[in-house]
Amino acid sequence: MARYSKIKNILKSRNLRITDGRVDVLEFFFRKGKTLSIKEIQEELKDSDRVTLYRILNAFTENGVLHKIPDDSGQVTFGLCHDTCDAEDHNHDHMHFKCLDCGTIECLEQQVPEVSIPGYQVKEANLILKGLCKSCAA
Amino acid sequence: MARYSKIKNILKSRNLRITDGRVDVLEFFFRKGKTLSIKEIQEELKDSDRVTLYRILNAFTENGVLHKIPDDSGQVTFGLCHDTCDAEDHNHDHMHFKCLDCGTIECLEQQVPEVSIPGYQVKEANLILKGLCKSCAA
DNA sequence: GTTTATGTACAACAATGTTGCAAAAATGCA
DNA sequence: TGCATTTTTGCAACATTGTTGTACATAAAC
Ligand SMILES: [Mn+2]
Ligand SMILES: [Mn+2]
Ligand SMILES: [Zn+2]
Ligand SMILES: [Zn+2]
Repeated sequence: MARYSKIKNILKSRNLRITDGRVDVLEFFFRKGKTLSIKEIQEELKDSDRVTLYRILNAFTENGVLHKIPDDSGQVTFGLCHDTCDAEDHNHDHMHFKCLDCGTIECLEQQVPEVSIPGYQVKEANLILKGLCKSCAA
Repeated sequence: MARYSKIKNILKSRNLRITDGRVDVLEFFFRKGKTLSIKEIQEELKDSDRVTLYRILNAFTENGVLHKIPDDSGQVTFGLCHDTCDAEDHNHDHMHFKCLDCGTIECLEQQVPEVSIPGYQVKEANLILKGLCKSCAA
């Protein structure tokens, strides 16, 4: 499927209107094929309004288009959600990897191992690995 | 050991000078016995300078007194490090739990399970669980 | 094409974090 | 204790990041 059609479908399936800004943001995610920080998106889409960009990213996060990736740097990073995510049910059960050399944050295919803590009710688990990514370790 | 002596020892062992502000921050951590956000610390130490507080927290983080806990909320949270941490070697290999009800973030005793990813060099792993904490689940 | 719900642009604000620097305090030593 | 040295603080100013209100523009539905 052509990329633009794919993007339109994603937006439609989440009941989000197809607007230039939203298409541009999603197109950038597909083109780069990696997680992106707000700063990177802003640098790419220089002439778009900052407030609008925040609202787009919030809408995407609330509706299962993107997911936020926790990171102690404070810099928020976003990754594309799986097709199965929607407003009610995000599935962020995969691991993330942050490269200490190039700074890239990747979504990994591997699932986070199940953990149970006596007395606690675990609903979600985020595992962030740090080290050297495939390219930087080679 | 008295709390103030303990605090002095921590600072001395990290080659940090013993100042009122630093003692107050550490005393607050020991008194609460839990992780604290910058906001909580600011609210407790109302008349301390904001810049100084940031510098204290940075010094503590760099020298193995506190560790930052990743969280997709963007709110930075700090927890006390183990005695064994120093500037060269932080050990943050325990899991964290964020309660979706009361918002508290706890350091858990449990270690993060070892993970290896082919081609990657994993140096550090952070696992953040979300759900209901012991008090809120009961 | 007209209507209506939704999204955008702009301005203004709020919160969060950083830098430079002079004054103050902590440490080490005579 | 008194003094020199080094580190830390307090303040002002700035930078970055994120939010809110609102009039206008646009997408979707009819
Ligand atoms: Mn991901
Ligand atoms: Mn911890
Ligand atoms: Zn890398
Ligand atoms: Zn709780």
